[in-house]
Amino acid sequence: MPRYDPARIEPHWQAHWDEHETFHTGPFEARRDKFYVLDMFPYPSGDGLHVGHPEGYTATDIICRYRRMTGTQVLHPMGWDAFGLPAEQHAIRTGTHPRETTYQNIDTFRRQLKMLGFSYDWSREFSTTDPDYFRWTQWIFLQLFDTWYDDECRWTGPDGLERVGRGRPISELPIPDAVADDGDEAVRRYQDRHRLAYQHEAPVNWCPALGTVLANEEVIDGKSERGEHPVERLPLRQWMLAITRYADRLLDGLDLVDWPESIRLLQRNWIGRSTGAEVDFFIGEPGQSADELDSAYALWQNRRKESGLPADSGEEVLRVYTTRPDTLFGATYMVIAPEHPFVERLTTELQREAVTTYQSQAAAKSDLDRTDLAKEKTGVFTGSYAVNPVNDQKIPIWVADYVLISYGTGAIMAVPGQDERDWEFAEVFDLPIIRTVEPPEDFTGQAYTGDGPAINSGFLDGLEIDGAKDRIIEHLRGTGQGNSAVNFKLRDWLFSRQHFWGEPFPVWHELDEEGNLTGLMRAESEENLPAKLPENFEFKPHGRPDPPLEEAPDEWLYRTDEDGTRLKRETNSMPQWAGSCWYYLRFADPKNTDRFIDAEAETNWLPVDLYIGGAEHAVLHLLYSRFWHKVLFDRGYLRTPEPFTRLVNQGMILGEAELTGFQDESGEWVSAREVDSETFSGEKVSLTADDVQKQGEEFVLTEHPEIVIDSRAYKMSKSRGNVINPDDIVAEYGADSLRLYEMFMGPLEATKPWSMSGVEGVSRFLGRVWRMISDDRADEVTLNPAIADAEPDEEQLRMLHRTIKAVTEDIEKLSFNTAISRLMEFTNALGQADPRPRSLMGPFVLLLSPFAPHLAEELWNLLGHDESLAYEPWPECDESLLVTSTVEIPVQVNGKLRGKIVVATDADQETIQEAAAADETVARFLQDKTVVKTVVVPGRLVNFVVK
RNA sequence: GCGAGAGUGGCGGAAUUGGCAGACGCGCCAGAUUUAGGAUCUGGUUCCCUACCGGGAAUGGGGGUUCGAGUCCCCCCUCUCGCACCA
Repeated sequence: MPRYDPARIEPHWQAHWDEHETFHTGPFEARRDKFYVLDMFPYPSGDGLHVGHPEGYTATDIICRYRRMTGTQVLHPMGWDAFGLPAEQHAIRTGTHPRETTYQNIDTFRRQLKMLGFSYDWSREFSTTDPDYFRWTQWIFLQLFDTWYDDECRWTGPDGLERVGRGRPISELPIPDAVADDGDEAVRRYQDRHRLAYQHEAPVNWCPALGTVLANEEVIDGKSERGEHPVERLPLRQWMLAITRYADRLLDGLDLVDWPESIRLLQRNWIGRSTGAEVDFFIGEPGQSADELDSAYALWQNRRKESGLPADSGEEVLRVYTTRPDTLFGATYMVIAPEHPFVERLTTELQREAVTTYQSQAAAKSDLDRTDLAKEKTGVFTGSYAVNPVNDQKIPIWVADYVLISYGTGAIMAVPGQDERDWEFAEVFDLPIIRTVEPPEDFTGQAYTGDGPAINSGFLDGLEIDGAKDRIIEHLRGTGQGNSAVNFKLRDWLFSRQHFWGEPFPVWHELDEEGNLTGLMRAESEENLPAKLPENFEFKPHGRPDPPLEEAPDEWLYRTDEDGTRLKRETNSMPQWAGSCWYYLRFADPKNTDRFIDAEAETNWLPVDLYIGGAEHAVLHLLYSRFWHKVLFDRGYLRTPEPFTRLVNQGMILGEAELTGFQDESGEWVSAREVDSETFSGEKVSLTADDVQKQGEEFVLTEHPEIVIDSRAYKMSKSRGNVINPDDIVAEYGADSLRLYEMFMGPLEATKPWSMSGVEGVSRFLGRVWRMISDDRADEVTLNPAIADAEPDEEQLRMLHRTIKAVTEDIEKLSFNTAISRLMEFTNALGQADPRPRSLMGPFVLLLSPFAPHLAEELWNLLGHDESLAYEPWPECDESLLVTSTVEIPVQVNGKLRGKIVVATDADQETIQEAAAADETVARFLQDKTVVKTVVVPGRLVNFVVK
């Protein structure tokens, strides 16, 4: 009677685990191994869980449950990354405070996760929006604010590695005499410029119609993604974090971690380290004539020989960065970005109108438009010239938006002969092109970027690229006109948002008599943390790009300090990244009121041993976390140099595969080969497997085999209507089936389509497991009568131990799909055995338990155990039981399978060869042939090579 | 354009890392049981030829190395994901 009934079993065991605090992390024991398994911090959206969440979460849960059974102490926490824009926008629409929405959503998420039976230590749960948590987020910000990066500091960290470069307290920043002479305020401003957290005017995407500032990806073609309203770019005072100072450290750290090579490569490319040279091109005074420029240039060169290359390039030169200093003789013009500070001074009266127009056009474009490669190069001549320092040639300076202000120095030397972009530009504006690297004879392209000897390059002629680079840098350094340099694609991190629902900055701005910001700041003192958001404040869009908190009540916004200085709070808020940058630390010590994490807790639990989540965080989140971690490491608060030892990205789950046919306006079928499914304007017809058949590589209509149809799985999306809701799956099949299915679909890291009949498949398997052990025809839940204290036979025992071995190895490899198939094989082999030896059932249930914990607990109980199986020892494989006395091996003739023989496992080569030759079919193929060679691999195969 | 990953039955996917291609599941076919089943159990199921015994072909395509290649090497095609004027 009692059939497999997850709706009864699952809530029962979830309640049991809760009541018995089964998965609370016990006190740390130094003698035991530890394992910290972490899921990427979820944002509790109003939509609740989607099927992508349980994929990673089930994987980590399996590992945790398995590890506990092997005697490891496991830390497996869960919490909420709950600041963010959706709750704020919801609040603006409905008037509900974001806090309320957020905590409601968290309740939904928690309920859903508990429903799936994950073995989190819920006693460690927190949300980034909890004042107890963001207090420490703010505290860490203050550490960033208090830190400068000393490039030259050589030191040995607590990990025993020697490094160059360290974040140090700002009080230790050496102050140049010239600054010190200017007084306290100058010193403070000097320090502020060197802090890892500093302020900077940066353009934001301001959308007046929506009354909000948009992220870059929310702006398309200069219009808002939502509503297509115009977006303006305007500069706003912003907080920046100097992550670029840590670029080399972030790069080096990648060698210390066990991450997928693809992710490390992604981070390396993102950081984008390049080496080359900085070169100064003399530009003289504004409005100088050509002759004046020449004579001033000679004087300048003499001065530079004396002084060497200054750190600050000054007003009379245009400094460029290049990775190809060897091509300097081919620099026939220069280009500066439209935002370059020298545009104004370089533009001659004749060119002024054209340049200004060009600048404003460029300003209106979004970054995305500007980087559209398809378009032709644009630009304007400034009217001014610079002098090429190696050949004294005067070359024109242009303004063009293909040069980015944010990279290098915002100015380039253009070498069309060796650079495709410069070549393109030179062609459009008819600028001279000089090749400085000899292309191969058969080279037919335009710019030549490959290897070759230098030509047209004076003293560099004949040198290969690397040699020429060394030689020219030596020359530039000697003449004080340049030096080797390193550059990064990585930019400093724009760390402020003009939003309400985020962590407030614990910073005050000093005001002058008139109430204006002086630019000087005071950090909130640690004991005053957390700096909370204002209460009783209805934030509404106020129609200006500055933050909504500008309208906060005065008692929140202003304060007078002890020395009588009027202070105004920082009104920007931190971005969502902030909270997720360090949550993995807090989980090790979530209730600590004295420190963000206790040193001992860190030593005990960190680093995270296994971190699983989506690849969408491959770059930003992981880079930001690593950055914060390294700053805290430098400041002596952490002893681990990297936060996440092993990283795994789960693949995306797509919707169920769809078969689509296309019909034009007149209802005629159109072959999929002739249409673009995105833009197709006719009728898209959903088909079923019965309508189609496979023809070569494609699916075609059975009725019209000339019509190819489209067959593929799409990303789940509301608009496509192919979203699978985990709640529905649990309601129909149970949590164990959902967990098992998501693991059975395929490799964890692969993208894979959902299949409802696949869910039924694993659900049927769990039904078979249920019936293998329980009696589904009895009225009560009782053991299956076939279960007996019988001795298992040799084969059954071997089956069990083979399963133990395979499942164990597969879990270690995170190869859950194959582990499950092994469990299925066991069930297929023993599900009908009668008698069913009880001694085999227990270990099997334990093997199943990490995957389908509810069912396993229930069956374990049924097998007569009172305690949860969560801490039962993991079954061990007895290798001696795997050995068989005979083995079947294939026999090939010329590499083709011709027969199979059964021989003793320890049979020698000769015996095997004889047996193989004696096989009837094999003998037939050997007849009338000469055996040229015989390959015998004992236990594996025999191959006769004949002629 | 650059970078990374992947192409195996009708479908999802397995294959000691060079050794029986297609484990396991879905789907499909047949049978058993059942009042019935979209429940359960048993068997079959890569394709082609063959009544059977058998045989041939096959891991996106082409070439190569090897006794032996899904696996290694070279060329090409397709798909997915990143990056995208970074000088």
